Amino acid sequence: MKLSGGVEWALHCCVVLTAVGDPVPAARLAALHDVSPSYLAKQMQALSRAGLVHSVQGKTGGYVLTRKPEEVSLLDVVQAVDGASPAFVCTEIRQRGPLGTPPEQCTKQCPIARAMGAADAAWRASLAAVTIADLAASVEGDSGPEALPRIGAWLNADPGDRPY
Amino acid sequence: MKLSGGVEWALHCCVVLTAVGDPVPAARLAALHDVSPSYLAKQMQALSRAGLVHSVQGKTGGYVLTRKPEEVSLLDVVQAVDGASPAFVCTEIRQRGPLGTPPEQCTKQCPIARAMGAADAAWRASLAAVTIADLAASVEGDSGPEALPRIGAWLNADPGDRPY
DNA sequence: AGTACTCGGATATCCTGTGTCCGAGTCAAG
DNA sequence: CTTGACTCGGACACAGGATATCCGAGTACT
Repeated sequence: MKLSGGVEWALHCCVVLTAVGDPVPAARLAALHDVSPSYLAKQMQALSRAGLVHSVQGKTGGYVLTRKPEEVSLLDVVQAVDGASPAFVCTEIRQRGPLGTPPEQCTKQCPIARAMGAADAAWRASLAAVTIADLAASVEGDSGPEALPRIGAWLNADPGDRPY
Repeated sequence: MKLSGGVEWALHCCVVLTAVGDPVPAARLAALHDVSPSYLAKQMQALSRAGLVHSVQGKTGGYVLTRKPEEVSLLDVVQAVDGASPAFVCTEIRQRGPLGTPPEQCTKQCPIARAMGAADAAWRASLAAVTIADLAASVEGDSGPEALPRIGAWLNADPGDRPY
């Protein structure tokens, strides 16, 4: 039971992207978080494939959120990066072995799969209830209202006069 | 986001162990489910280390449930096999980079970690609400009241007169 | 038109499961 | 009491996927 590490990066990127208007290159996002640019690029590609962010190429290219922050759930991001397949996969071992249940009796999935599926649904529901906008609002409450805009300004700063 | 495959095996073993009185060797459980005996042994060792099953050695040895089925939750089994560490681990990347939040301001964990933690808690709560006894009852409802006792009898059958 | 910067996918590397094996210990039988 | 055989337990290879990286295709600015 382990979640891909890139999920954290992708979530942070989505939050900071709420504070910008112009596209932000993956390399700049990597510089902000001090992580490997190549690997973060991979995560952004996943977000792009899922349609969560729009990618624009060229000299002033980068990534922008496609939808409004209130319309992107945490679950969307997690599934885009980590995949949508459920954590538990039933192998139907009840049908195997000498006393295996005959297939015609297996109309519904076994109780174990049902319970695990319910837990998975609860997890997904909890993630679906939170949006990127909620996260941004929480950051505002934790670090003050000027924190996020400051990061946004830094991300969109002209390459000519960057302090770093 | 992937759950160890051995979790399914361990759960099925716990359920069938509710139907027996004498210890059952790992090899016999493997034969029942038609899976690798060596690997299933590994899972049973994990259950033993967690104190969920009691292991007895010697010629008539094997595994028995330590507690009553109503007192063993699904979460106990999952954590025993797959580990108790949460799926999401916060790397505190908000403290890194040029605009990193100073450590003295990080009194509470970041909003992302909170949301992921809440989802993890929901998942665990859902698993903790189901016991092995509940699963056994569901099997009874699905496959009839005689299914589980039949398996129990097969598991405890004397090695001399085993049909298989 | 040239140029420099961007994304995108194809490519190595490492690490956590996955699967297997043999030895220490123990109980039952003779 | 001796013998024997069967059990668990931990130590040992193997593999697949996540991690990390690089270079080519395309595009907007100069």
